[in-house]
Amino acid sequence: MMASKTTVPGDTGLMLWVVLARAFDAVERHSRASIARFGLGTTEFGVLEVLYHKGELPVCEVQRRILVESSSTTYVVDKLVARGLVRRRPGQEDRREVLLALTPAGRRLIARIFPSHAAAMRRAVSGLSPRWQAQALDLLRRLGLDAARRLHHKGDLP
Amino acid sequence: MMASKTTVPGDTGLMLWVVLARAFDAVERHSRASIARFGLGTTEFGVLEVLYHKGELPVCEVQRRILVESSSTTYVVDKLVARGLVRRRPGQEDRREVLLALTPAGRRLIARIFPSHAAAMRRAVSGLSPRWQAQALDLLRRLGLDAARRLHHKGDLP
DNA sequence: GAAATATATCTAGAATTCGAGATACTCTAA
DNA sequence: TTAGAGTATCTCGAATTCTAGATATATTTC
Repeated sequence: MMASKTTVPGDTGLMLWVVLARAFDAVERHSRASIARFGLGTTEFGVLEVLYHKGELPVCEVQRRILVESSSTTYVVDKLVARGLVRRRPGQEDRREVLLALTPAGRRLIARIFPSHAAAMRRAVSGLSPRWQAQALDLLRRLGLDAARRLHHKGDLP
Repeated sequence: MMASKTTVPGDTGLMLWVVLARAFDAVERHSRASIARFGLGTTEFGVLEVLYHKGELPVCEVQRRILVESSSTTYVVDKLVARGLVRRRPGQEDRREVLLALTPAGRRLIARIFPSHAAAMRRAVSGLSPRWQAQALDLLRRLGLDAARRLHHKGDLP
């Protein structure tokens, strides 16, 4: 027998996918745990964070950044609005849009918790020295951009 | 003003986390799309794949590899058993365990679809040359292992 | 060797996410 | 300008995943 099934040892591409998934999972657990301290879910935190750093944005813009489907975004925003952390406002130029922004309470909350969460995430990735972090950043950026590009072109599946 | 909030440009650690999440998301969409062609979900595929490559395993071992909680594993295995792709068998040495294995139908299915899925995943990460893939593999392995280690020690949260 | 602790699996119910489709609005081009 | 295509948001229902806790078995400790 020459090679096992269709995976040979040294199948770098396939191993990269597996290791990427594992690394993401491990780091994401840090994120979850850090955010859970404040009684928020990761997507709720994501919405607050993007509005905090970018200001008022249409729902679709927030959605792109938190990486979930549109119906899930509606669900999360509903909860944040119910808790008085975010407000909705009809779009002015494009009337299909709904603009989201933090309320004062939402701003106070995220301003209070973001620094601690950011610190937790810096620690979560501190297994690599800053030098290697920069290298990983570059590689992952290229990998992600190319994979995203391929998704649209999708002349890929046989 | 010196720096914006608590994120400064060049905050490599935090950016690494964001870029890791984006890269994972993009590549995972390829995985999902590839697997969906065969009418399977990603965790269902994960169970079939690990049993295909490792042979009979206790549920807890499968769980560790597919990165979901135990109750979700039960749920997915239930579905695969109902479809006649996997069978359960009480553990011999440790009677708490339940051993999982592919049925002949399950083996035929995964043997048929795995090669095509593997090829799709190799393409999904082909934005990096093999040389850079190997570099990314190494960095992500170190990153993931260290992050997982920190999760247990968890003297980390302030 | 019995109590305490740890592990493996499962149940039940809640929370989250997704997919399909509806509605409203915008843009393009004949 | 008007039909058609495209985009933004939301609704509804189903699928998936999680948390908490129950049960059974194994291991450790005294």
